[in-house]
Amino acid sequence: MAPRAAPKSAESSDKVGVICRALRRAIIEQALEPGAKLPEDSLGERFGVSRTIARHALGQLAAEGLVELRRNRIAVVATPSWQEARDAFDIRIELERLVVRQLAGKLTKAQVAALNAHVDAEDAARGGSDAVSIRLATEFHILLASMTNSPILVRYVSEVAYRCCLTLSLYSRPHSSECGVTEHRAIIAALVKGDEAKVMGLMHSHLDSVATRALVAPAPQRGRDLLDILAPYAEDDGGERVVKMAKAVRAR
Amino acid sequence: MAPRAAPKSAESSDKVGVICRALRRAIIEQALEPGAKLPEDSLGERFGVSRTIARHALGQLAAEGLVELRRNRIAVVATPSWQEARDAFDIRIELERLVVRQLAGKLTKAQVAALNAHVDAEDAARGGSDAVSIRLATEFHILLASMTNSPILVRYVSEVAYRCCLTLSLYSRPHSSECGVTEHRAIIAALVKGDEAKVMGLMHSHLDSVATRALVAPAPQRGRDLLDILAPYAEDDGGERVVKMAKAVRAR
DNA sequence: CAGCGGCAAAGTGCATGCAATTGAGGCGGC
DNA sequence: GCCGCCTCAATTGCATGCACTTTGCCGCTG
Repeated sequence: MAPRAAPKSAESSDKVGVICRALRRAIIEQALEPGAKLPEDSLGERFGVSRTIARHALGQLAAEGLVELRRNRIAVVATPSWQEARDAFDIRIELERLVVRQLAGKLTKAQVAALNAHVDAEDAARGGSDAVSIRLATEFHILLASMTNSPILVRYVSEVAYRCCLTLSLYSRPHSSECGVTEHRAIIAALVKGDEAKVMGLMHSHLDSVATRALVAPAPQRGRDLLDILAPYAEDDGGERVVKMAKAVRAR
Repeated sequence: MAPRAAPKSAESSDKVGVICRALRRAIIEQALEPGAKLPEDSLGERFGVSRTIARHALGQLAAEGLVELRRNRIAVVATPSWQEARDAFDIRIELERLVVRQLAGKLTKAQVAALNAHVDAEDAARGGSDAVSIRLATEFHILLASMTNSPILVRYVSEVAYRCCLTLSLYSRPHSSECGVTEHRAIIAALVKGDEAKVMGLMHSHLDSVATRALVAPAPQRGRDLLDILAPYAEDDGGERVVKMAKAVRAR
């Protein structure tokens, strides 16, 4: 919450950083659905800056994979394919296993308290909107990562967690509720106990269950983006062959 | 080489992309040492574009961790701390284990051929400059990652591999030569054989050996940046205590 | 009535200009 | 002689302007 001294890398220039954070949050809370348009000047107007800055922010977000930038076209909130969603979760699992491995048995009392407080907040938000509880669940993982004191790891876990958040809004059922608060508590307990293998397994199954519960199936129709639906049909020249076969049949 | 249709995410606008790629390459080949200044207008002039574009490119590179951006100051090539270097390698190990796990036994003949060709190129470059062989070794890993067809994984592996490259130039001995070409060949062989566990272990030990061979020690003096040398002494108040002890001794 | 060509609005790509901040060198005071 | 201050060149922060591209609409034609 405190105005962290120096984020050190990009988006430090604040004007850009503010927009990035706002957009990120809007995206993961699904205020901006995948495919939503993000014209530079509307953004600039909304945030009281020029297009230059809005553009820069979009660039950063695109680098994180939350936004898609196509030349001469309006930027849109990314619409990851189902496969990309699954890939993101796979990467996330490995990364977060690394996090808990580094953290097992090394948490200070203050850190444990912070984690518990966060999970309490998650519990409290149970009744509220789905978007908020998803965000809180995601932030739990980021909080965990930030305790490793490894800026790189924090960055990657954050990014991939945001991406997963984004995909959840695309492919998950209306709500999967109960986003594993009890599992979060179990992870904290295992971390305190310091059992590396146990906590790695816990994290693995936690994320894996979220992934499989959420990414229900190749999602035949849920991708609201035409491009997405068409993707499998654009396979190199496989389409060609089918077309030819169809023609042959017709000619017969 | 071909003007790839659509890199799909950021840096697609080409002018920006060209600068990014050039800078990246210059950095990993150590033409630009860590700490080297990157003023926007020199860059713009050099590449025949305006500051706006150069600035945007620097933003992207900063997001990748290759460049450090400080408000109102000239951008510089990043100077990762020793700890960050180690963290990067740890992440890289996990990510690349994932790569080979996904690839084991699934490579097409063409892919195997491409890999072999690349390793041959590495072999051929043995006599040449260190920078080139380091770059080739890095590109082998990126080539491998690109075969997973997971854009996210490719991006992360690339980024972290570049970062590792960067740290090698900071902390490794003059040259560790023999960057494990034989190990690369062994990995290919194991991939073809399809032995997941074997190839994961191989990749792990390969990267780990590179890391430990390169990151020789907390590198007492090699960090040419004053800030870096001073970093360990800025530890909270630990420094204070030492100073007090020193004073006490002197006072005696 | 379907298809096609062109026109205008919207939006991005990029350069340039001006204000603000920083770092360095010179100058005066101690 | 050394230290602090002040001024100025260098450099970034940001907004605006112009050119080009895309898109959606409208009327024309067959």
